[in-house]
Amino acid sequence: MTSRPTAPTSPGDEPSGRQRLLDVGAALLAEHGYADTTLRQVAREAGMKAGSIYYHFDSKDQLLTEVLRLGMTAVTDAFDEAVGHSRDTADPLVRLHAVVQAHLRALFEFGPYTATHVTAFHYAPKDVRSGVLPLRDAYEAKWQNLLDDLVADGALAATNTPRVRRLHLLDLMNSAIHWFDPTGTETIDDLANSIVELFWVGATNSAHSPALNTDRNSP
Amino acid sequence: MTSRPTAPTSPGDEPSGRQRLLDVGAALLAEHGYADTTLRQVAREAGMKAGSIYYHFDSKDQLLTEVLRLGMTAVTDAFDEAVGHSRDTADPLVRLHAVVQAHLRALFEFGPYTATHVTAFHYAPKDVRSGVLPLRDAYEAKWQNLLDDLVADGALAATNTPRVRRLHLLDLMNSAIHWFDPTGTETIDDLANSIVELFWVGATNSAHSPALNTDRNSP
DNA sequence: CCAGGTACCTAACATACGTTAGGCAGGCGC
DNA sequence: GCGCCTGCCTAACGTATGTTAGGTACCTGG
Repeated sequence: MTSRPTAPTSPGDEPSGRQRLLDVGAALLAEHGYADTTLRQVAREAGMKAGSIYYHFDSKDQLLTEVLRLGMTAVTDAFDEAVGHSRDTADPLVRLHAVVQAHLRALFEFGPYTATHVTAFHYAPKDVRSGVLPLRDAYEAKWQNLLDDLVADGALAATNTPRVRRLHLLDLMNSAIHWFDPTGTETIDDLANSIVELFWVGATNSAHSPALNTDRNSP
Repeated sequence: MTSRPTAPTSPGDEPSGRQRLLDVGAALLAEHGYADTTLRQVAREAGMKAGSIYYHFDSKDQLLTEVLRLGMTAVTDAFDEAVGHSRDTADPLVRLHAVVQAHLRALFEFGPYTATHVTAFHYAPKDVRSGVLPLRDAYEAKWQNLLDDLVADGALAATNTPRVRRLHLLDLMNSAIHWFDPTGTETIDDLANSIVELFWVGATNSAHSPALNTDRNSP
């Protein structure tokens, strides 16, 4: 058998064994990296023994590949939903802010699934990486298209290195996983504001920073 | 014995055994992370056997702690030198550019030593991290002071989250290690330009981006 | 010429890892 | 009531790791 699908736990009943393994695997993968995430520790924190993992997954690689997949699909869904909801918003700054916020929410609030992509992807075995790469590439392409559209609309300046600009923006968002604490005094919305403002007008005094409208329900 | 200092190899003669271990350790640490950097592989690529490492270092932790220390002191020295050289430059943008460039040069050109801080520091054992943390904190403080000075000079807008702004700038520089190839068509100077421009004026069309003067020898 | 330090090597140790084979209890269909 | 599938456990396998003890060749100072 190759895998063993289980419906994501409905709210109310406790997570199945497979789901617990994924949750614990995501947490450990994000916190300790690939090599230091051992099946014995995953099993222990999920309330079972190491050998039992092989009833649900073929291997460590397959379990953690699934974790990375879920993390990528989650942030992709969040992206799509934010784009859809803000599609008819005139102000391009507000649109960008909505999508940045969606990305950050997935990164910090969807368990540790999406966070594993920032912290553990690079050092995962090649087989694992190549199993998730298409999803990652597709997601990065979405961001590239979004930025290209902003250039086409005249909101962003044209650049001859659009890829570099996209990577800079993604780096700004993803790197925050190493230092931002969503339970602290600054909210995810504050973080989104600081990133969008920096990306939009920079940090200089000369450009007057526009008030970033946080309330996405305003007319 | 606790360590076994050796003078850094003078150009011309071949590196000592200890130096080779540090070089190889830095390369493997930057490329594969802490857990996947094994002493046997370090030894093999340095042309000796695993047990022999213990003539030069007390443990794996001590070897890799030393690698991280060297990486941090290298980028700190580069920072200080750039600040010193550009101290009497009037234009704050040019000063910032010089320091950003120095940081990126250390990151991409001083072997893989400095790069280990971006890729491997977070997942190193706590003892290793705490052994290098003072150096890291001191370096980050230098950046904070530099940005604070730019605010005091009126070049940067004031912010009530100066720490966040500093982290954003450092993230922009450090994250490039994951995708920038200094041997490609874009140079390190191009990368410095793109980062400084984004940090300075953002990516919008409204602010006209000033020509970043790359030639630091201009009057 | 020879004592001692330098710079390695060999061989093994305890431990931890991913993985596998086989077993066992409980629930469900027939 | 019996068979079967689900979901887990036990015990072990081979392999790899950090580390250590003891040895060996070479160079240098006296």
